[in-house]
Amino acid sequence: MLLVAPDAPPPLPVDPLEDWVRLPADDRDLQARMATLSARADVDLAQPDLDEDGLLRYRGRWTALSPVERLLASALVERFGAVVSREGLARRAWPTGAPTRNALDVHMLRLRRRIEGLSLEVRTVRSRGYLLQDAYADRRP
Amino acid sequence: MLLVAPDAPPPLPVDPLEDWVRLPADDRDLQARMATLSARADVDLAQPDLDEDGLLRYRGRWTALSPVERLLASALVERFGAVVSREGLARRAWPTGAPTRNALDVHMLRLRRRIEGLSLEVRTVRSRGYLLQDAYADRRP
DNA sequence: GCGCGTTGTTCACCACTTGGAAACGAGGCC
DNA sequence: GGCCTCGTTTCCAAGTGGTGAACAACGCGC
Repeated sequence: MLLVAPDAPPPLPVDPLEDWVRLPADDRDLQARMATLSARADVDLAQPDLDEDGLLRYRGRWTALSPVERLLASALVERFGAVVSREGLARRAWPTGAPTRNALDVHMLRLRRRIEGLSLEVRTVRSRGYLLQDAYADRRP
Repeated sequence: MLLVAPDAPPPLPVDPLEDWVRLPADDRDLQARMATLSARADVDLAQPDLDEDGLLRYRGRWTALSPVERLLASALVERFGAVVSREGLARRAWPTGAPTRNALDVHMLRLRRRIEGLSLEVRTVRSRGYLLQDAYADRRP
């Protein structure tokens, strides 16, 4: 955030995480621009984190996961925002062989329910796999 | 670009392609902010991207495509903004021979519906083929 | 032993994909 | 105008894949 002197030429910041105001500036305006930058940074930088205790943390909130859910979540977090195949998930959760095709579906359902409160969501990409993303990622303008 | 009345509260546009100034505004400042948005738009005016998982991504949003739609979209994305003939599309989607003349039309309709939310559109060029472009491409100056 | 969370299984149901058919409309050509 | 082609749109049917509820078994802490 740059504060530009009254008679200085305006800057041209291409980076969406930079902005400027000309002095003297209304304090509400400065606060609004700061809040905008902060909101952009949050959306861009937020990365879920799965700590060593099996806690899934995202944007200040957290949930405890069951062992199988933790394995599934670890694969999804590693490729946050990208598709992870059903086989990849199954191998991660059951390295020695998955019990049933449907077991994965059921655990994905349970994982979904558990991460609802973190504003995270698991999206299905039919016949390709699943994808973890911010719950509001594609409701942005 | 919003022009905010002297006593109105400032907006909070998260979209990096939006901005605002408070009136009365220095004309140089307004021009500078317009130029910044324009520069961002140029950088951001990237091609749509069809990733390896069959997801069509454009300007931060994405949609999953069905297998046939993915093949059609791949041909259109390769020549983004240019016409692709019906035969070209048909050969891409059904290398061994198209099922019916109408099949292509029906799939193009479905592809259109699906990419609506990405601000992409398929335009018809009668008796020549189809063309993929930004939905607002010809509303811009 | 008891209660609770976790795990796996089954099954009914729903949603998506695809191709086929047909109605409809717009335009060009005679 | 009449006719034809091209394109749009809706409907249907079959096959496939994903969802979600219900249930039973297991293990662990108290």
